[in-house]
Amino acid sequence: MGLDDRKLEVLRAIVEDYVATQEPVGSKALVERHALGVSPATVRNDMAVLEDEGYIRQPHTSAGRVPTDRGYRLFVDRLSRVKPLSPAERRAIERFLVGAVDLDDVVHRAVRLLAQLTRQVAVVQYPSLTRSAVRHLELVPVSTTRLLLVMITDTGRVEQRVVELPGPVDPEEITDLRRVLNATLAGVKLVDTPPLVQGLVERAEPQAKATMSTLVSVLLETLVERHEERIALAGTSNLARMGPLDLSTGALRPILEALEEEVILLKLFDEVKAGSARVRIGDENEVVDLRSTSVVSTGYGPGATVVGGMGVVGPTRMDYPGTIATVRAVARYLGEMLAQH
Amino acid sequence: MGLDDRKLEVLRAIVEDYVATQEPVGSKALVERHALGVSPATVRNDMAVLEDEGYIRQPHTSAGRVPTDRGYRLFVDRLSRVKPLSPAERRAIERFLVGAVDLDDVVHRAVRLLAQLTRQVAVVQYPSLTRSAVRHLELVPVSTTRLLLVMITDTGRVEQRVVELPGPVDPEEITDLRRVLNATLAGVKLVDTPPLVQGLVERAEPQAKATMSTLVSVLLETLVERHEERIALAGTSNLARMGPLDLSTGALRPILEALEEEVILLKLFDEVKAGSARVRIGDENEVVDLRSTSVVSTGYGPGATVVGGMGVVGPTRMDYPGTIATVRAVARYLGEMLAQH
DNA sequence: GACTGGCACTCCGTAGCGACGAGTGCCAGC
DNA sequence: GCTGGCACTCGTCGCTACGGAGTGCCAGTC
Repeated sequence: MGLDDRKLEVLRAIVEDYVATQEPVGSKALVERHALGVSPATVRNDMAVLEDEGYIRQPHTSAGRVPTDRGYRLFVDRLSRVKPLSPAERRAIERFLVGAVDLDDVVHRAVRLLAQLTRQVAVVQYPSLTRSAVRHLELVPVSTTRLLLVMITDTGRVEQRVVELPGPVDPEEITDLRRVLNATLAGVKLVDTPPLVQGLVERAEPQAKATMSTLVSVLLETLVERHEERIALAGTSNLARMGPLDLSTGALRPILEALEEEVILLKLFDEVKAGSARVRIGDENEVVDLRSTSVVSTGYGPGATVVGGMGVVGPTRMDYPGTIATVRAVARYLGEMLAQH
Repeated sequence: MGLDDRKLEVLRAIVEDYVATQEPVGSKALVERHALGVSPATVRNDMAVLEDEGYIRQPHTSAGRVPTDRGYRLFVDRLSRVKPLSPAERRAIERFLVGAVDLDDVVHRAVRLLAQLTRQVAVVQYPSLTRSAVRHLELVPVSTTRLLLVMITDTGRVEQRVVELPGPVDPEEITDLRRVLNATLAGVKLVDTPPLVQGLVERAEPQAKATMSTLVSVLLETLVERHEERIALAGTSNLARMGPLDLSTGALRPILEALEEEVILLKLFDEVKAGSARVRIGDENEVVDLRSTSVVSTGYGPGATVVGGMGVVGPTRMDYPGTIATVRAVARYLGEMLAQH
């Protein structure tokens, strides 16, 4: 593993040039564009070593070199520093997120912004409800045996669900139920509701027990568990930019398919942290269909808490420092928006 | 315009073969696959006429013929009868839509189903609110000067919006406002609300006038006007199926871009009717970026009323009879689902 | 008059070939 | 340890040849 400084410098130059030009880079072009202070021959020797170690490869004998997934990994871990955002980008972020009218709007603006700035496919998970608290529960009769259960959270999210009741209930009962539910749950974080909710059923009036039980199970199953499933997506048209190379082989289809599966997308955000971006390069991806891409993801939320994930999906040949910076910046602004809300 | 029956039959054969094989179809192959009862030479003469009339064209001299937009149009209008759905498709539709838990779920299932059955890009507009009625309005205080306004409609849709009030209001005032709003608007169709709502401000207590006025304007602007904007999309990966032909030219990008613009998608559903499908072939599309595609759209709703549009976007070379049948069938089932709801 | 068989023609797609150039690996020399 | 030089590889491009599919047209037949 004897990679001295110059060899690392060569690797960095290769990655940067390849990302910029999308073409295999040769030793001569390298010394011309980067002040390496050595001759092409020397660079060739270094490249041979880098290739032995698996950081770069030749698409064909006697073509230039291209970074491997491993090479990108080394580049990301050790050779790149975070690229500060341009003032224009900063302004774009501020302008885009200001003026959002509700949660949906905020999330949509954020994905579009991210897609536009990175010129890649952007994915934003809706804020998870587990960390938010119940602000209000509303029961609206739809028919004698059906109720609309509406939950409003302190993050501004509204969830609703029609509940089929075991038997008819009259308006006073509903008023009662509403009062009890709100008294017990208002202000409580969703993660903390399950134990409280059990008690509700036990303490309910005998004749209301069945109804309450139904309500409670719906509350748990649907509202609390289904919450993290929503995803916003933007910039799929940027996939067409991935390069006619991969495009003609029909490699696009599986990627588009994966992007349509919310379940798959949610996997991208397993264990994301706020503040730092995680980079999954090519084969490192757990999602098989995305093995030909790289995913840069991070968590966002008010302060340091994470209420959701966001990120971008793009070619392994991407501008990692720039993308990482943008993803983190948008996540930070989004977090701030939520904190204000 | 002397197109006798056989020439029409030839056109139909060309369309069907081209749709099936995606390759220009020649006179010889045509007589082999279709019992036209004449020789290739005769078919060639017919094809020459069809080409003169602009229904088919040759990609290159001495290649087979390909239908033009005009040819597809004639085919759709006069040469195809509705293809009955296969029992498998019927079953798929029933199975998919049953078991939906709420409006979001219904719409999502419908769009995915449509994409799957037609193997194309499916688009479903959320039910418009103009024809539905207010079931309940709820006001939830978020802070002293902020209210969450929630509207529940009889189609099961819930719309919410945070309202910034001109000044602080206390809980009793809110209760009052809620009562007045519901007394006036519950059961009223959204299209009929504007006149009623004006009266609300005038009749409000002097000190509540400003608050009521704010609420009312938000109600009108946001809830009533923004309602038709939502769109569900599925099957974009099917675009990759459009054929490497158009794909390599980079024609995919504008299409993907158009599909990301909700405003554009909504244009597809201008003036759709329930029951009959509308077909826009190639250049007939108003949306310029979709001029290389065909759009089959229809309206849906409970009974014969239209509360939203749905359709598919695919290559001009598509199975029109099958697609039309599927779009109509899914629309009908979706309408039924809404009627039950 | 309508259809058919035959024929020459066009032109796409593919394969083979050679020149060119980019890039490499290696080696001798500094 | 670096460099210049050199032979070699191999992909790309342009050219040519050619087979095949398909056409348009014409003369002949029913």
